[in-house]
Amino acid sequence: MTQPGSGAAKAARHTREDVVVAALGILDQYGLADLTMRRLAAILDVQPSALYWHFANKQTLLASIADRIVERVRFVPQTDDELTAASVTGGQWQGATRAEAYALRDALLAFRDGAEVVSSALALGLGAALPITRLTASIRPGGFDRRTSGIAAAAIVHFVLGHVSHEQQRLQADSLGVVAEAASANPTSAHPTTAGSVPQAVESFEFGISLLIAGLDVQHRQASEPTTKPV
Amino acid sequence: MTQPGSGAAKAARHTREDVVVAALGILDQYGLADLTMRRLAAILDVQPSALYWHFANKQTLLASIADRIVERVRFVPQTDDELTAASVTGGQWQGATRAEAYALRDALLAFRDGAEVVSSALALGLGAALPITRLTASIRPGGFDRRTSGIAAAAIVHFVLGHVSHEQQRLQADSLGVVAEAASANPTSAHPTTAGSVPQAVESFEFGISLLIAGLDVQHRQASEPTTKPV
DNA sequence: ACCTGAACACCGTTCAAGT
DNA sequence: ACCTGAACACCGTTCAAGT
Repeated sequence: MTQPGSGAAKAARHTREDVVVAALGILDQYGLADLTMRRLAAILDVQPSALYWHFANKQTLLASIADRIVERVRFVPQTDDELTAASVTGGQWQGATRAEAYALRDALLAFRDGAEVVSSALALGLGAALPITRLTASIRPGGFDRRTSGIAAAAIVHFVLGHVSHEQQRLQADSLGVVAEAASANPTSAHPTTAGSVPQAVESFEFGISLLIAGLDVQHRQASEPTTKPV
Repeated sequence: MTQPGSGAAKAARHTREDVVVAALGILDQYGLADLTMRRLAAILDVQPSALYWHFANKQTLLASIADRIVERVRFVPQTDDELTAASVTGGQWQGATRAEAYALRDALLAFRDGAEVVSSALALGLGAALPITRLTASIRPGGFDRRTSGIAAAAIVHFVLGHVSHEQQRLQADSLGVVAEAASANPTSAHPTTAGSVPQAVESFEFGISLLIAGLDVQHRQASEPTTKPV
């Protein structure tokens, strides 16, 4: 019984883990703008300064959050074909890559402002690198060298982050009524409170991913064919 | 002589234009994080509250800045071939589209944190739509309908913003020494003070743009060919 | 038309000190 | 190992009032 206070309400010692979980809660409920160190401290029933024992600064905390958001890409829905073909080298990399891209989109959409958080953590090199690793791995079997696979993966990640970021900021803008002149002429649900998605967003996402994979496919075939100079 | 004070130093009435120019100056010299209303006011030798006569809020100011940054895409370097072929419908849209993408990249790189500023203005629907308009126009001659051209343009813009944003945040991170473990192992120039660019950044940019245009090209040819079902 | 002065309700971060 | 208390140096925005 030497652990916490004896039944009282205060003084609940926290772990780094607790802080991240609480922060994710604020993020998802109120958005990145309201995720302040002071607010987070208040929820944990602690002084703001206490957070600096767990994290060097806010940026580091956000990086941990980004890592968490992105963890979900591990649960890519895989078809049986893909599972069996995965061991055999050269399964259909296009499908696997598309699946990774969608998994990333889903992971980002699962939390409010997820794309922005991941985007900045990644740019600062503080984390959230998992999607690039996985995409690189899904592209390689297409017969591309490591360097090419890596920058192709980065291109896809850039597109996904840009697309979802756009989508999420619009979701928030809509729900706040900040909307400007055009661009909001669909009389659907009033308040997108849950992490839903803009109507035709999926279609334009699909289109973009298709372009990138088709582009890679062309490269692939050009490299495979004996000697056919590209135009 | 009823205009400003008679030779004194203070009381220099400002226009909305002045505010934007001063803000762009701060942005380029010190970055987005240091572009505060108070700092901007100080530079203009005015109280912070004065700024709210010119702009409803900071977001609106940033949108104006984004518009300015993006204006530069009007000066796309055009080859003579393109100029002449432009009037004739169906010139080489691939070259024109690539040129637009590069023009956008250049415009964003011309100001510190340019990509982030434009990115958020665009997502909020508050401005910076020019690049999408222009890209849509450059893609259309490829024989795509308006809708397809539009979302293809958006895909390219997403990639460019993501790529340059990444590049710029890394530039800033490097110059501040925030850098994490890996990802920074090139012993080149010490401090990238000017709006330069990361070494191999151009190559991976080129690669991404190539993928997207090649992907579009495939779509194009598929639609043109009599009846060849896509795989 | 453009600005001042003063206030409101906040921020992230540091640091000595406590248990 | 984890937190308090107090302080430092800031934020964006509003609003009555001035010229």
